Amino acid sequence: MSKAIDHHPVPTLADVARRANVSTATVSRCLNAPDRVVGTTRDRVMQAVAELGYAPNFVARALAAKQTNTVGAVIPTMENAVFARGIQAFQEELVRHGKTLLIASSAYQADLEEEQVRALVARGADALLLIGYDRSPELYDFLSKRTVPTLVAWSYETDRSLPAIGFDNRAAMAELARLVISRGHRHIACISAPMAGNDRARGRVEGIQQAMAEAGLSPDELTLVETPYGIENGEVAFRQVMAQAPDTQVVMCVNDVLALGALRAAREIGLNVPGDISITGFDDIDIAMLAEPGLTTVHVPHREMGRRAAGMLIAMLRGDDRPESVQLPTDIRLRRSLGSL
Amino acid sequence: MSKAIDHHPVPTLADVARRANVSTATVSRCLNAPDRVVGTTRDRVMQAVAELGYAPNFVARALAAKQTNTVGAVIPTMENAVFARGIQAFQEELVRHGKTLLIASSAYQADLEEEQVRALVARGADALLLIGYDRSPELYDFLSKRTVPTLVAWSYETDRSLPAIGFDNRAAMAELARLVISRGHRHIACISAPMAGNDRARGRVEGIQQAMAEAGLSPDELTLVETPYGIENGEVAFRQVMAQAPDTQVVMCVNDVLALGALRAAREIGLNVPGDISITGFDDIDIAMLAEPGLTTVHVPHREMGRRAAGMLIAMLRGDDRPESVQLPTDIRLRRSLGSL
DNA sequence: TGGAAAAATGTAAGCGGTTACATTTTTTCT
DNA sequence: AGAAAAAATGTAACCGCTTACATTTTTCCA
Repeated sequence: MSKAIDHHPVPTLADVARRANVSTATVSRCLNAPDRVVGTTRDRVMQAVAELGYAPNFVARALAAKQTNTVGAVIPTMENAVFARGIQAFQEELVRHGKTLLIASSAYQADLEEEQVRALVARGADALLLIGYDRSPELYDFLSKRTVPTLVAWSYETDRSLPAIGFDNRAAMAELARLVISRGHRHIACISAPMAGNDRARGRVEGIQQAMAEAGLSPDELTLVETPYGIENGEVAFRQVMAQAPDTQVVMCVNDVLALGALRAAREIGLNVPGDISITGFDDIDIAMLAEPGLTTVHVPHREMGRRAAGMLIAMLRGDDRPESVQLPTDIRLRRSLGSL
Repeated sequence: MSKAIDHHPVPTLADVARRANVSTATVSRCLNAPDRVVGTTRDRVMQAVAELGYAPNFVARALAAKQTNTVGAVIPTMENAVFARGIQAFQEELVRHGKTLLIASSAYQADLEEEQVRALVARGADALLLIGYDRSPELYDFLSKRTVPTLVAWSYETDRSLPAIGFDNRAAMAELARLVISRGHRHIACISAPMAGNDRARGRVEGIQQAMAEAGLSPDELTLVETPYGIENGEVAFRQVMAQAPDTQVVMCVNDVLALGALRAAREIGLNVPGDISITGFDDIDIAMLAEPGLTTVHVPHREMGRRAAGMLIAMLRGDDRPESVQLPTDIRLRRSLGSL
């Protein structure tokens, strides 16, 4: 490993060409379009490649070909199992198609997200996966100027200009709220993630309000507490809800993590779920089923979404300019945390 | 957006230079070493940059500078909250230092991991974060030939050539096993992830055996079932354990997810935890505390590990060739799932 | 004030590939 | 067998930036 003896200059295309006695163009062809080279030559080149242990320099290739075979994704956080799962599936599918995934996380901050998007584009991401629709017009402008194919996931709304794969957050939550109401609950509270810049959270809250309106309840009566993502935050928010509206009968949370926090807080306070109060979530992460009591929630096919998102993006990369948006079905998982009155 | 009118060629360094009436070298300096350029010139250049909306092409920069400011990480899977958390913290810290993180996952497959490592290196990763020590000598050779600074995380063993940040899986599990034994348990079973190529799982199992030996129990008496990662797999494994050794008093799982599966299976079978049987985990993921009963487990500071791993890697990038490995402390979280006999 | 040293800027050669176009070799067909 | 078409290969420009080195400008001081 001494520097002086270190004769391990990483072999380049030119080295291979020299060794195989062909031009660099031919080597390049062997690697990228083997059928454009006659068998005997190809064998010679491939042998040289093997002997030298040559591996193409990705960066140089990207610069020359103006194509990186890289897809970028900006997600709020990896710590949310929901994104972790979806992205995992997304990545697996991309790899199957020879694409590499670049992941960045925005920590739920709009400005950071914008920065990350620009960074990914600068790094040559051929396409982008973004979560939800909410972002500045400038960013959308930037994306269309650079003509980077972009897909939105985890949201689905008609009349949006960007193609998307996701579900109707509003409708899904409205359905759950209808079930809640049908079970006799009238005093409803909601623990939401911050809604600014988060159309998913907003949609879910609106879904509750919509169901309330349908049932003749005034949406204004909804006790609403916003809090950042996190179990602990869910706990705090639950206490806040109970302080604010002690007669609350059900707390609907916009995601399972907040709901789990609420569940924990309820237990600590000494409230029985679902005897004294009901709690619901959204996402159906693994633990929703394991919690005690089991958490009633909205099941979302995260893995499928990730997998299909990859397929759509690859289609877009192949020139399918504006693919059909895909709406995935969600369904309610009724478990013990939601009782009847 | 029509192709014909599309006069949005992405501006390049040369465009900026032309507009600011300087050479490309000066523009480059303005961007990378502003103090090497006099104020008036710099202002002119920066204005041109702003007017053109110029953003450096990362790929070209990387090729020319032979440096990508990118760190690669290969993790078994994002779906494991443990890695998701650690990597999230890792990334946050890298971003603070202007580095970008490239994540790939290997799905716990050695060959895929090797492939991903090579891919990351080809993409110009300046440094690498790898999980655990187990991998082929060829891969280690490759890494040292390419002189890519590499850090191992989630494991810590003395006498290893690669620097690491992690904890002593064996010792941590041995400590838990001692506690288990001290509470009267003698018929011990273990549900492990596949140990081949996974020094963490292996170390944990060995830890149990070590504690058994210390207590005068024969390590051979340990009922051992190996299964891939996943809650469902944990369930199946638990049933298998009970079929194989019906008098089992405690099932020690090498991670919380398997333990959660075991917990679920126990409930389904109608076994009371900890009345009829005890269960322990490892990692202390969020849900460990939320499960019913709370899961006794080994707490690991995943976020801190991620954050500090970033710091170490950055130090290595700055030339600190072989930094001191860091051993992080773990501690036992005793919860209801572990009873006494 | 003139000349050396220091600072600012410019020139141009890469970085390691891809690919349009030119050239050479092989195949095909009359 | 010989010309035209097709296939294989080579030549060299280019991708957008960095940087060693050269040149010009400014600063400093006797």
